[in-house]
Amino acid sequence: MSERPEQRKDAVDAIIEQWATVRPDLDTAAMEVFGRVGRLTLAMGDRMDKAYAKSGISRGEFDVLATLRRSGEPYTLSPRQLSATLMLTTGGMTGRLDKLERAGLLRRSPDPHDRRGLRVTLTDKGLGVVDEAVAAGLAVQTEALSALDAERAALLADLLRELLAGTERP
Amino acid sequence: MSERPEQRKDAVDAIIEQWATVRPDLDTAAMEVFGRVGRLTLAMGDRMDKAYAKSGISRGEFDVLATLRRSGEPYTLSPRQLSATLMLTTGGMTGRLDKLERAGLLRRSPDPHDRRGLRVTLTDKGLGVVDEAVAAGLAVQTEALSALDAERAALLADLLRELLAGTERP
DNA sequence: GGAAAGTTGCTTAGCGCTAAGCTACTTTCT
DNA sequence: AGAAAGTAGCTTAGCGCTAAGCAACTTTCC
Repeated sequence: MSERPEQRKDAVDAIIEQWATVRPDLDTAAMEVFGRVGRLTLAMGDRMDKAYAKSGISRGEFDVLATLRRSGEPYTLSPRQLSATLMLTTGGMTGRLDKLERAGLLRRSPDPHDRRGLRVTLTDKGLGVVDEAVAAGLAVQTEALSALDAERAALLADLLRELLAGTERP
Repeated sequence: MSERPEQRKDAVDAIIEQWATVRPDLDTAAMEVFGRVGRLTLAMGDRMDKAYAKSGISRGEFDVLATLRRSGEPYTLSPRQLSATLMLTTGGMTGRLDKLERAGLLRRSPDPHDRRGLRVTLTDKGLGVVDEAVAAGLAVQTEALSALDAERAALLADLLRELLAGTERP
């Protein structure tokens, strides 16, 4: 189908071939994309974990700190806003906040306007940690992406945006 | 940078803009790719779970059944082969096999040549379930991929293969 | 040939997430 | 205005995965 000269077979190609042998009736074209997307997520996840570990935090914890950092001064959000942004249940968020508060990277304080509510704020220490970690994480991603030249990388980003947009609101 | 007429902003674009505001020094180009890859994995994961749930199994359980199915007759592998293929620890595999055996989808039997070993075999019921589930899963993926025309989908698959290859052995 | 080291195999303890539950505020109806 | 229903907010119980541990076979060295 493609006139590309020679592209090395990868693990996904092997799986697709196996299916073609035992179930030749299946249309496995979509696996070519989503199989690789899944594997990329897995492989990069491992590397990101290691990058963040140098700052003493896990990936999930990084996500919390980064969300606060991105929100700008005064680096304050509610647990509800955090769990919504990270597509996490409030239960999972409670656990992460516990750990981060114990580590002194953020602080929980009551919301003055809503006696039910809480406000979560980055500490100075947390700010330092997240700034270090985000740089380390981006370095890992940038290194991995260097497998593609800039033009092909931009093309890939555009195709992914298009696919994601079509996927998120059908 | 791109001359593309108008591409709608997505969640990843928004995150990148936030970073540009608070940390304009960061090079966030790689996020354009890996941020979207991660979100795609998350979104498709949810849908695949629902597709497999119709056959009464989880995604992890599907992976086990599919690996056995793909291996061809007599649909038999060792727990070790399964955990290696699925990049899972043997502990995680024990739990999955327990559930699947209880559901009657596979059978554990002693290896006649190795008194330590075990052989895992798909039952007739398991074969039926996995054949139903793989079709349902592929339908979900194919539907999602239809956001791109065939040519762009193939291009995306090639770019991903290239990136993955460069990523997995650097 | 035997024994010790190494390899492969599988089941049990700790961590993190989802689901259920409880409290506090808000809104609406009379 | 008062009360009841609804909504938003957060901490506690069950499930699944990784890490540590124990058993059986194989290989290698003397």
